[in-house]
Amino acid sequence: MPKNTFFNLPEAKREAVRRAAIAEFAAHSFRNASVNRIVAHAGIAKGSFYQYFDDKNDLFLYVLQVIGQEKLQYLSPVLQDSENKTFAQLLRDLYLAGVQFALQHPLYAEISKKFLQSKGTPIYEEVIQQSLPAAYEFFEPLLQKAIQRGEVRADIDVKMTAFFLTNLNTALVEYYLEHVSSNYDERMIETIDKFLALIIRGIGMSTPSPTNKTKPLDQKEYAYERH
Amino acid sequence: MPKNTFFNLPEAKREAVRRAAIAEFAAHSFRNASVNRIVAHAGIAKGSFYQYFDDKNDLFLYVLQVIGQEKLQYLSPVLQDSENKTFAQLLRDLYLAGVQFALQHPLYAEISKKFLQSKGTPIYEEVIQQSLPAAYEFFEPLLQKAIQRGEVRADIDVKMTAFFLTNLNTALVEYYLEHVSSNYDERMIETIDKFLALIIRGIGMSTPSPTNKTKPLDQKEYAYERH
DNA sequence: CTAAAATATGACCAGGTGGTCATATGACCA
DNA sequence: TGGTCATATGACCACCTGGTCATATTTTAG
Repeated sequence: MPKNTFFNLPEAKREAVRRAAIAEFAAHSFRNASVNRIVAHAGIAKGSFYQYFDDKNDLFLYVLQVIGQEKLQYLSPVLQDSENKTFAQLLRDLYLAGVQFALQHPLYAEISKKFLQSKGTPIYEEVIQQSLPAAYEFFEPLLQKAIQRGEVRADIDVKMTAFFLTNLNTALVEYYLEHVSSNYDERMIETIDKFLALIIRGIGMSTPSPTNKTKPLDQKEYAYERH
Repeated sequence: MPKNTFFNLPEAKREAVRRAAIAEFAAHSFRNASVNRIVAHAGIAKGSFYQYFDDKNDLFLYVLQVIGQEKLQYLSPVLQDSENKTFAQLLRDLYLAGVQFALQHPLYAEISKKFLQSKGTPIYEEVIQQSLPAAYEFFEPLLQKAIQRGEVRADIDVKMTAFFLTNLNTALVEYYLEHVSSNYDERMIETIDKFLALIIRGIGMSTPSPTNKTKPLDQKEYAYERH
C-alpha cells in the first residue's frame, strides 16, 4: 500500500502519478516498466516517489487495486439481478460489459492482459497471494446454478467449463478489437451473439431439444442497456 | 539468419548454442533474455556470438525456425490423412498431438507462449512479417471442408470460429498442465474429449439431430496412436 | 520570530544490458 | 619458415535499471 505521504498529496499530484503509472504499466510489463520514466512523466523527483511508495511492487499493487475497484463497480449492475436472467442472458451481459469496459479503458485492459501473461513471475505470485482466487472461479457458482435450473447440460465439467468461459472472455475482447472494430458499435452485439452461439450450441450439427430454453441467437427480446 | 561461421561450427558447439538459447528464451521474454547469459551458458565468448549471429533478433528468429520445423514434422502425420477422418476426429488428433508436443518439448511450448504474448513488440512484428500468416488461419480451410461435408453448422462465422479454436488449443494445454497433470497419462484423452464435447455440442441443453455424424463423446472407436 | 518536523530533490550507487573492437589464436598453404 | 586468413576472445562502451541518502526546502507549531 502507498504510504500516508501519498494520500496526503493534493489530488492533482496523486492523479498525475496514477496516470503516469497506468501509462507505463500499459506499455511495459511489470518488469520492464521503468520507475524513472514514471517519475519523469508524473513530474516528480525520484526521491519523492520513494516517499510515496515502498517500491515498484507497491505502486503496481495500488494500480491493480484501482483498476479492480473500477471494474467491479462497472460490472455490479449486471450481477445485481442475475436471478431474473437466463444463464445465456447473464453471460451475454457479462461479456458485453466486459468488452465495453475494455473499450472505455484500453489502458486498464492492457495492464490486465500483461499481468495475466506474467504468470510465474514473482510479482504475479505476490498479487495472487495477496488478493483473489483465480478469476475463473467467478463462473463456477453461476454454472452450478444454471445446471440446477436446467439451462446448462449437467454432464459438463464445471471447473473446466469455467476455465473455458474465462478464457473466451479474453479471446472475445481480443477478437473484437483486432478483427471487428476498435469502437463500440452495432457489430459488438453481433459479435458477442455469435460468440455466445458457439458457446451455447457448439459448432456441431444439432437441433435444439423441444424444451430448450436458451436460443440466444434468435432471442432478441432482452436488450442490453447501452452506456 | 545465422552467418556461415555458425553453420561451419562443429555440431556439438552449435548444439550448445541452441540449447543455451532455448533455455534462455523459455525462461525470459525476448526483451529480457540476456545474450550474456546465453554465451556464458553455451561456453563461448561474447565476441564469438556476434560472429555467428547479427544480433539477438537473428538468434531468436533462428530458434523459432527450428521449433517451427520440429512441430510441423510432428503434426504432419495427423494432417496427412485428414480426408479419412471426421472433423471431430481431426480436431481431436490435432489437439492431442499439440498437447503431446508441448509435453515433450516444454521449453518450446514456453517459448511459443511467451512469443505469442509479446504481440505489439518490435520483434513480434518482425517475425510475423518475415514468416507466417496468423496461426488461426490454419483452421479456416478445415472448417470450410467440414461445413461442406455437413459435419459443422453452416451458419457459424468461419473466421471467428477458427480464432476460437486456436485460442482453445492454447487454453487446453494450459488447463491440462495446471489442473490435471504435467505428464502424459490417461487423463489427457479424457480432458481432450471433454473439451471437444464443449466445442462440438456447446454447453446448452440440446439433443443431437438424428442424422448427426459427430458424437465425439460416445465415439471411442477411433483411437489415437500413442507415441 | 524560531525551531522542529515533514517533505522534496537529484546526484549517486552497484549491477545489469546489447553490442564493438583491437588483439590473440591456430589452421592452412607456399 | 613466413604469411594469410578465418575465427576466438573479453575488456570496454554507452546506456539503463531500482533504490538510497545527504541535503535543501516548505510546512507546521509554539
